[in-house]
Amino acid sequence: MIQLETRELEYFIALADELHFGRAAVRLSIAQPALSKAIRRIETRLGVPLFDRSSRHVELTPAGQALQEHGRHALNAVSAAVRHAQRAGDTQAHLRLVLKPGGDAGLLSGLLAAYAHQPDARQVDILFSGPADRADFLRDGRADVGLLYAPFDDLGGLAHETLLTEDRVAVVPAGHRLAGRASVRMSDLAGETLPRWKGVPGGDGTGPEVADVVQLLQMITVGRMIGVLPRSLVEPLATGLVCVPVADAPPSRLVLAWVEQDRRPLVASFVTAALASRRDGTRADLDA
Amino acid sequence: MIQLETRELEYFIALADELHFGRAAVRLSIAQPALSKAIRRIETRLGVPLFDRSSRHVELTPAGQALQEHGRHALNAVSAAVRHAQRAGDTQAHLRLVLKPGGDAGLLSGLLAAYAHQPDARQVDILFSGPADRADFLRDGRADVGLLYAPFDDLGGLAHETLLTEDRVAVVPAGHRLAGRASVRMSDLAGETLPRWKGVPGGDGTGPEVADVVQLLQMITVGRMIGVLPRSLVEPLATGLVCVPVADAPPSRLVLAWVEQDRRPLVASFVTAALASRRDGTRADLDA
DNA sequence: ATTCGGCGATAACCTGGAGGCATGATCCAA
DNA sequence: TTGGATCATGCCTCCAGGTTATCGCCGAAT
Repeated sequence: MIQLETRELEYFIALADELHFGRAAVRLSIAQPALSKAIRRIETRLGVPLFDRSSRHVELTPAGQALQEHGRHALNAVSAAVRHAQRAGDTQAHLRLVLKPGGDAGLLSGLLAAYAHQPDARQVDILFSGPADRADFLRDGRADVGLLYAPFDDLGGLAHETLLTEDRVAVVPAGHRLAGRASVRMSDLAGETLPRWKGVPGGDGTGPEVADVVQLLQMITVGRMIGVLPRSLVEPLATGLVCVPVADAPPSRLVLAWVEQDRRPLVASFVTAALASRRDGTRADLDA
Repeated sequence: MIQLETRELEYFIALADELHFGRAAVRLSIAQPALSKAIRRIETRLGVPLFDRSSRHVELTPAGQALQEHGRHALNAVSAAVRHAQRAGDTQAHLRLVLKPGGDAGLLSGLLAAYAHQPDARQVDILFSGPADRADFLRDGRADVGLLYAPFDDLGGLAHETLLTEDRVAVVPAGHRLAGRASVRMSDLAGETLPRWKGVPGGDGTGPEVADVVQLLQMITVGRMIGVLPRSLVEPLATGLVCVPVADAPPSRLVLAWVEQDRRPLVASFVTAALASRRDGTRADLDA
């Protein structure tokens, strides 16, 4: 089987990104001729040209495009494997919890307090992720557990326990036609401008792109759009905004998620503590 | 970022499989001391011991187990990337169609005939897969298009077009209590022995394991179990067997599937031909 | 037209480390 | 104790992959 060393793949990806031998070489901290030779070596080994190049221009061939796409995944897989191994070997490791800023529905301190009571509790590192990639943090081993929202986040390959179920509310500016309603239905929202979430391809919104809830609330305040969110994400409610329950939106669940095959006591212990704190309601909060 | 060369990962996986330096070295075609040193090198680089070893015994540490699991995926990803690149570079490449033996519902010759009429038709290689991994053939680039059965095969990451929708039939031996029925319902099958499919973890059956349809039909003939299958998979019907439509089983669809992001003309052309032949019914068959 | 500058390829050389061989160290079983 | 199986170590070789210097090509500028 013809193979490709990790190093070579890194060189290739760098050049495929830069499309410039000099810059790619700098980025890789090697000299330019080394990169030239490495690329030529790869092309010879695979028996396929990866770049069309003249002294003025470098561009990817179809084969190069294919390798760029799949090679990136392969490199990520290698990195993830290394991370997993290092982590599994470190018995003193901290527990890493990933969540979206503000995405804890006020449960975080209770969770941490409950976990701290576990006999095998470790230090907890809180990681904040972008809007939509918390699941990836879990899958590639950058975090051990995460707070995700079902049914928004992709839970494929993850196990999870529901911490909180809540209805969803439409957030509208104070003067909005729906502001006075006790509740609305999805059909009432037809014609409204909804946000597109940055980095989330499959959104239903058609309006301007927003990166986070704070941005969204701002846009709503100035009347550029409205939003539909789990209630906890918008509380406490800013002045000038009103939220109205959406009767027929499927309820949103805040879930504690982890990689399905991950049977480490580290994870099990946190899950146990989280479930216990859920049953205790706010007691753990008062404890702390 | 600490990395691991593909070669080193291969060495590690070989040893993790064999748990014996001598045998692993033979398998890798290197001398045993080279492997010893390579493994030690890896452990030093990662900062984690991967094997507990004495002169009598070799076993994986938790870190080693993690690396074995994820490292295998990483290696597969690298191989897949290489395959994809080589394939994309070969403009003369054959089109590779994967299907289960007998899993074409008689459409294969029509499909091939229709495709042969395409202006950019290539030679077609037919690959036969095991019972449940045709989707993997597509995902890792070993095949370009495949005939799968919905809702049995996992279509995640794949695009598909339905070629044929058919009901499902219960296959029973001639003397069976249900053999005379014009149709049955799922509830009528309670208490019957259903097969477990080899290599398919999530089956509903509890009986002996079978590897393919032929084996299954044999088991049914001798009265050891019954089966529920798409009708086309059991036709022409062997003597001694009877099939009875199952009224409330969701219908089965034979679909033509390919990797969702794969936009190569090679694939598009075949899909176009397949859809055309579907509209023409059996005309293409008569043509050929 | 000519020159200049940017860029990739080539040439020549150097070196670290991967792998081979021989042998040592260890451990279990007679 | 001895022997054999098994992993580790020491030492040597060799080449893959790095470096610097330089060439050749081509488009842009004067």
